[in-house]
Amino acid sequence: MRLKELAERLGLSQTTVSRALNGFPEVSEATRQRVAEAARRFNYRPHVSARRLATGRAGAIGAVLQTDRNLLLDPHYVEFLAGLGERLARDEIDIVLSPTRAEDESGAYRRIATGSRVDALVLSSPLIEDGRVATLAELGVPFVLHGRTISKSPHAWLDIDNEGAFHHATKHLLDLGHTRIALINGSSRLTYAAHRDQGFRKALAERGLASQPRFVAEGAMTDEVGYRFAERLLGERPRPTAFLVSSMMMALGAYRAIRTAGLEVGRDVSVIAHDDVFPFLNPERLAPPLSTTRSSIRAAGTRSAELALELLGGRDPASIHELWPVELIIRGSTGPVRAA
Amino acid sequence: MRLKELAERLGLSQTTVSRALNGFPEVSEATRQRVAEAARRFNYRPHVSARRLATGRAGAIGAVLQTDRNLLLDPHYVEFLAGLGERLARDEIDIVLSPTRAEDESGAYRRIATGSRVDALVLSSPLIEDGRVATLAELGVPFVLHGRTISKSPHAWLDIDNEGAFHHATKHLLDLGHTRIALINGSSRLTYAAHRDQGFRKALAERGLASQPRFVAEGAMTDEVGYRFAERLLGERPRPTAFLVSSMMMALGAYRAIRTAGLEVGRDVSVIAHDDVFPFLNPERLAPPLSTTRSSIRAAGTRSAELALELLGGRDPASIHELWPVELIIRGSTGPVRAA
DNA sequence: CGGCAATTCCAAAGCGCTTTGAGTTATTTT
DNA sequence: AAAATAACTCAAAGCGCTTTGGAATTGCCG
Repeated sequence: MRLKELAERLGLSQTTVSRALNGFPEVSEATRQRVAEAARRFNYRPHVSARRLATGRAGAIGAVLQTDRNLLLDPHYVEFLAGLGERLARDEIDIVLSPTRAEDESGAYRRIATGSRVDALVLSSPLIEDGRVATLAELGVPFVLHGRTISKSPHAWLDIDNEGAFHHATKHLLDLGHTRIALINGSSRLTYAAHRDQGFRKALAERGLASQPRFVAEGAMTDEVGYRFAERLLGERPRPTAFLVSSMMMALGAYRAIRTAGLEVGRDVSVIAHDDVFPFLNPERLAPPLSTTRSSIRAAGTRSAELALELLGGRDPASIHELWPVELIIRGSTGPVRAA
Repeated sequence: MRLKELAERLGLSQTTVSRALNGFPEVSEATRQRVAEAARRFNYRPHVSARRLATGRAGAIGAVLQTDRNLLLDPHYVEFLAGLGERLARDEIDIVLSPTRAEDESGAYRRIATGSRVDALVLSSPLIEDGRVATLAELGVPFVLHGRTISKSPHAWLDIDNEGAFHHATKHLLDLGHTRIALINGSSRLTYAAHRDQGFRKALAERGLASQPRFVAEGAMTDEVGYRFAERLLGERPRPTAFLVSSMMMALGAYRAIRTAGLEVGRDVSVIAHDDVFPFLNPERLAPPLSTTRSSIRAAGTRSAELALELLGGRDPASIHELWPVELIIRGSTGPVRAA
């Protein structure tokens, strides 16, 4: 069923039908109803390519998937995509995914950008200085960055206050009397990890404490790595009395390592982790319930989609800077320090 | 730079330029060279929507991402997508990703299928009886199923011989004298897990052994779950002397659990796991090196892309049934049974 | 050198939609 | 009642490409 045929059946012109369907004011409410009803009955759906050609919009937003980075990081990215997709689906906008090897990354961006395959891009997990931003700015492709990076090019970004979150969490641990706090972090090349590190150090510095290099570990945000780091850290003497952990996955590993070491979470070792709010991983349900800094990464995806749409609506990228506060939720995994 | 302008600069008609670029035989080699060179110089890229409208092809293949299933399964899926993308990129075909909640799944397929947003779909991880196949067959959308399912509708599929793989692996363990073999599997609702289970049971039955329910565990294919299952299984008395594991992730957990129990992998407990060949997870590098049944899931993605393209070329879906053999690679994690 | 096939190129007709610019009819205003 | 305004509707022109059906040119043979 095509627009033309639909119009014929209704005894209307294509113009009118198109306008009725797209909510233009020139069409009477009665006509609009009739058209909508007929469209439904004949199961009419506009041909996307035709629409895209006519409007000059691709009706799609691009996302690049690095296939040779450590894919175990993925749950975070996939959750972000889920949020993105939820919002975009409402406007019938597709996500075009481009799996790419890192070495060909800028080529991939170039390929996507030209040929107007997508109207905008969404980038995630930026490095501290991320070349992608300059590349895209230069190509003139609208994009939203989820996270922050150092770049001369003005651009739209959305980030959570990672520094504030870990600053706050560290302060809380200090208030409980902990002084030997270990940080289990993501790779420090990534901005969010660097920010968390900064928040952590800042809080320590405010109490006149220096962070000890041997109490800081960084790596892939997986259960296994969390286990290994925690195991190693618990082997230090004196050992840390609290862990600040960058992801729930790592925290699961840390919990296990603590138990394996014959210690009790929340009593012998306090733990605070960052919770990206995975639907299948509830900090409340751990034993003991895990204290977290919380911010839904899915919500960030949704908002990124919205911002991308605003960008397409003409909003100035330089006006889009959102920094989301992160809440600290204290549960059973944190407690006052005890004499070792 | 548009085709028209390019043609003008070259002093040729649009037709000729288009044909030269698309490799039609009617154009002389000299002209083709000239055109190609000019296209490169002016950085010409055809407008995809225009091409899609003209050819009637969407130039995209759809993939549905279930956002509320256990996303920790994702590394497998992402790796598959990577393979898919690698192949499709060569033909400038996009992957359109539709994140969807399970409850709305058939709606999602319907949405994608109509409006010709994609030319074909690729499905993964089918259930034993998967309704998606019937839905898509009914909608008339070409698709390739990665895995197998029970369905009356003839359809294209590509699968690895999971049953054969685990049959073979089990036989190998039996040959080494193991009789108490435990299976750590994925969810039995999924076909591949069911097939592995069948291969396992069949091999046992051939030696007159029955599989013991308490020696079979199934769940999400993560490190953590692998650890928990192995831990539990090692607590049984008499305990199993060998593990057959459905994924490398789970095997990592199992290794840890075995060590934690004070046992040695390959001597006290043999382990064979299925290896999907992740670039960042090499069974050779484990200690001891892990015996595996191996089949690259990325290669399966690549081949699925190829089959999807053939489908678009007019190949009969019913003629596409590929069952890939799986090799068993013996390394240090398997050894003869020892007196407990 | 005429005739035929092969080679090379072209103008123009879509593909299915949106959108412009104008026309038609109904409703107010003076 | 004429004029002005509002409310609808329409035909047609793109959007940028592919592809059809010829036309023009070249090469080869008798």
